[in-house]
Amino acid sequence: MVAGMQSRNTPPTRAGGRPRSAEADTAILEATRQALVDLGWTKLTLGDVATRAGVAKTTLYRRWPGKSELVVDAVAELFDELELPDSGSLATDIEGVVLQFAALLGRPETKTALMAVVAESTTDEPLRARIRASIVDRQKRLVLAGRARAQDRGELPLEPDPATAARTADLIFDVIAGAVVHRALVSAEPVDEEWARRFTWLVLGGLSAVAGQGPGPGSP
Amino acid sequence: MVAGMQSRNTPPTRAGGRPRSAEADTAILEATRQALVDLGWTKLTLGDVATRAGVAKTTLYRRWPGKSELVVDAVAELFDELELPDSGSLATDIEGVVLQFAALLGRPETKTALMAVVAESTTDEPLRARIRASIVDRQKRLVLAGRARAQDRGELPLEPDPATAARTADLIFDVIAGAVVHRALVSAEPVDEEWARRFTWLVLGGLSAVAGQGPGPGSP
DNA sequence: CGCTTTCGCTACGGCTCGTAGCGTAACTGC
DNA sequence: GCAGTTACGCTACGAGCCGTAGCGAAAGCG
Repeated sequence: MVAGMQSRNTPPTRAGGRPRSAEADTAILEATRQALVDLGWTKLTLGDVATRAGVAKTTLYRRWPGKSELVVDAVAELFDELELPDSGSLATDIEGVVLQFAALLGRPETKTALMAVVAESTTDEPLRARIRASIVDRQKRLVLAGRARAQDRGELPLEPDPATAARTADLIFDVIAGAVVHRALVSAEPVDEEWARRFTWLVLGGLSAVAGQGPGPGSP
Repeated sequence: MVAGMQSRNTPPTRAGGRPRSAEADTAILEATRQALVDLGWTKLTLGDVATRAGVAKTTLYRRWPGKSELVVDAVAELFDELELPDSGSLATDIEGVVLQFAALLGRPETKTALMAVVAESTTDEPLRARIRASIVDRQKRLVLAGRARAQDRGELPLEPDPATAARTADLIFDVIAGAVVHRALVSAEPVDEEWARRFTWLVLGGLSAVAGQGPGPGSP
């Protein structure tokens, strides 16, 4: 289920020779995540990761240009575990994905790594492309799937113009992901069911709806 | 207009002696911002900042615990320049603040610093408190002022329960700030008037409104 | 069995960190 | 004015990490 990842790290030249150890790859990525938990982003060193993974430091540098790229690959695997639960309505679909995303951001390795690599990427264009390809763009599937389902149910109108539809999907993605990240990491307050419900209410009905009369505590 | 900042850095004991140079303080913060522009977060070193500011490295360590705290103070001043334009309607108020915020995030020093210190703060609780006090909570004034104006105009209903009202303000803040940050720094696509208009439309009217019929290109 | 590539290991120069120690400068209170 | 107190500039230092080079051995391929 988490296959097809090796495409992120292809040797520069293809030829016969000793193949790269796939066990080393998984051991390194797992060691990276564990080091993130124990040390956090800044105190994480590649030498330490190599020791934890049981490989030589030089092996790390043969496969990844540096710390940022390694961490991106290590956390990207976690994001692929997100899935859209078909809960029957657009509102509960959004709530479900928000809570899943929040749970992911609650893990210490994700928490400390995500913002750090994004910060790095503001002065490192190749890294930014790697983040988009490995994490951001892959998760837009959730927005597209949720909209398609909602349209099938008749909860959302069809958007005939594909360009406009794409812009809308990007907008929704930035709003949902951005709000959850900001709530969890900047405001550092819990993303619980209560918050998810009010947030979903805002996204669906707009500001006047949420400011006037929010959904009751037991809204279906 | 940017006064009252020295309260962020108070000497541990108050007594007679040589006072701290206020010129050094401003020179250090300005040098920090310039170093962020030239080097970005990771390559910024305190030794380099000291040289740029024309002070000794030890002076820096006497005033700030480390790089993170220094950078927080340096960029916090920039955020205080944000203001809510009284444009006559809630929609244009939001659009104005979104564009101001986006312009701030477009500056290289803000761009590279903000995410980095937030990442740091996930494993450094005192730093997180400093960010909240110096940046985040200070900017909630924009949300509170905007809501008050909208309520005066009759665009938003009054919220009698103060606890609910506070939660709503927090929600709005996370949504607006989070979406703009995500669009600007993660998706790395422009936050222009077009996007601000569509985003505002979503916040005010909800998803069905923005997916159905967005505001025309010349909506007043 | 040669060719190719990876692996583990060691070692290295270079850089940054954060602190200590010193003499000097600036300001306060007696 | 003079002693006390604090900040300042400067130098120096051990420690740690970076990223690379060089080596011999291992693991596949034709």
